[in-house]
Amino acid sequence: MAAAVVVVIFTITPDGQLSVLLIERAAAPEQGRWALPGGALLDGESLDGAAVRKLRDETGVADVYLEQLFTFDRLGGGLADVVVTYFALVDHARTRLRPDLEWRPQWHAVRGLPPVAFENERVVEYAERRLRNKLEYTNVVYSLLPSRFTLTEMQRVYEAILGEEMDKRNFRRRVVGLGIVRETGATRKQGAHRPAMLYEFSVREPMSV
Amino acid sequence: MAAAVVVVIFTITPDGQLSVLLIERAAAPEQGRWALPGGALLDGESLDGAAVRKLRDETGVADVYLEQLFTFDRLGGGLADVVVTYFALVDHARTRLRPDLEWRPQWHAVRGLPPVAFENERVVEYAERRLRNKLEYTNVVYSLLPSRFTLTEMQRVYEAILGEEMDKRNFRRRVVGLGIVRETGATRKQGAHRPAMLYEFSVREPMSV
DNA sequence: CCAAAAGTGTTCTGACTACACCCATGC
DNA sequence: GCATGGGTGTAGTCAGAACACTTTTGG
Repeated sequence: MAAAVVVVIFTITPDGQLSVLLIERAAAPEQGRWALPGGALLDGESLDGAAVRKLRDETGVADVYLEQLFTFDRLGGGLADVVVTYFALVDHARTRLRPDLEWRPQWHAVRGLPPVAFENERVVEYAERRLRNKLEYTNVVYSLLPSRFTLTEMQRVYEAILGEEMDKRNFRRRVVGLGIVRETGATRKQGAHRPAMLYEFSVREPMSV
Repeated sequence: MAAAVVVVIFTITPDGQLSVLLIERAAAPEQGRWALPGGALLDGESLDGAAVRKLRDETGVADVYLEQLFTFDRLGGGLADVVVTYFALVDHARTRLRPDLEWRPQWHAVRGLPPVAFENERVVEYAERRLRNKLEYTNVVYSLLPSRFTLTEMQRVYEAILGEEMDKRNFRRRVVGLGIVRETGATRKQGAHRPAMLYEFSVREPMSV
């Protein structure tokens, strides 16, 4: 009952929803409920180390945006009395969930979570609030997108997170004009419309804008 | 060696400096060094509870701005392997430090700290950065000022924290015009000049502006 | 030729910056 | 009468919000 680490892993699922990774608990307590991935620290492991390990074990990715969120105590009579939470942002296309039937991982849309164990809804809410704020003054979304993408794809990510539609022209001005992303020169054809310019982030690490 | 709580208590000392409360360690390890107030949780105590207790024990105040800051691990081989840090803002005039000679508390200007134990300089730096950011989009300074104050006093607080001078007229427009503070009607005479209007905060609790 | 998404400019408003002089008071 | 700090207004710039039409393509 010492400290544990819990990770809120966000992605945009192919249906365009902001989603979070939950694990179906295969043992008591709260057997059968969904819960955020987490657990105790291994011997000699740091907090950040444990968060990275959890993230990699569950999704297979490691080089993504990961930040300490908040430290809760006595989270719904859970695993530990002090729970250090993290949040991570991953590009859905790069993830490989464990195919296990026990402790099965699965993406769940943030709007409309199932019942979760250990007051994990509080953690997810807090993480979502933080993510929304970070959108406004950082380039964190780089971690939710592939290295090249269209501006519309990028805008869809913002809209999924903020839960509201944005103006195409204002969006473009903001992210291109202020140097967050830049044109690659390449374009992509997609179905029955005009080809779209592909963009990339000017800097692919956390940055205030 | 479980979790401990540490509190970064900020105030503006009468000399106008942003200062932080440190305790002189009277026992090993790091005997004789300065360190932030902190310690283990009492039995059954919550993290927030421990932070409030520490704050009250050291300064005598309780109803002030207090926020969880960050959770560090292995802070310079200190008391605990997981250290949950908080930061608080107190009005210097209301504080009563313990007069003890052992474990003596004392205010230290943030620019020019003495050597501190357990990498506490990292914690103070982090807290100062957070405080500077919070100034820009919240009303947290209410907790550093008495209930009535002149705009010049308030501006001095901002300047002490940001470490730069500000324009009087722009400052006034911001805090009055946007409704952060309002006139009380009363004035204060102070020495050989024109009496100054006293102001108060429109809302005396944490608020985004 | 039609559907679908890409791309593009202008106007308005509100916030922030920089900047200099007069006023009330106590001594 | 002078030193001290209190109080005030204007002009310029920049970011953000609102808003509608044309272009390219595949079928």
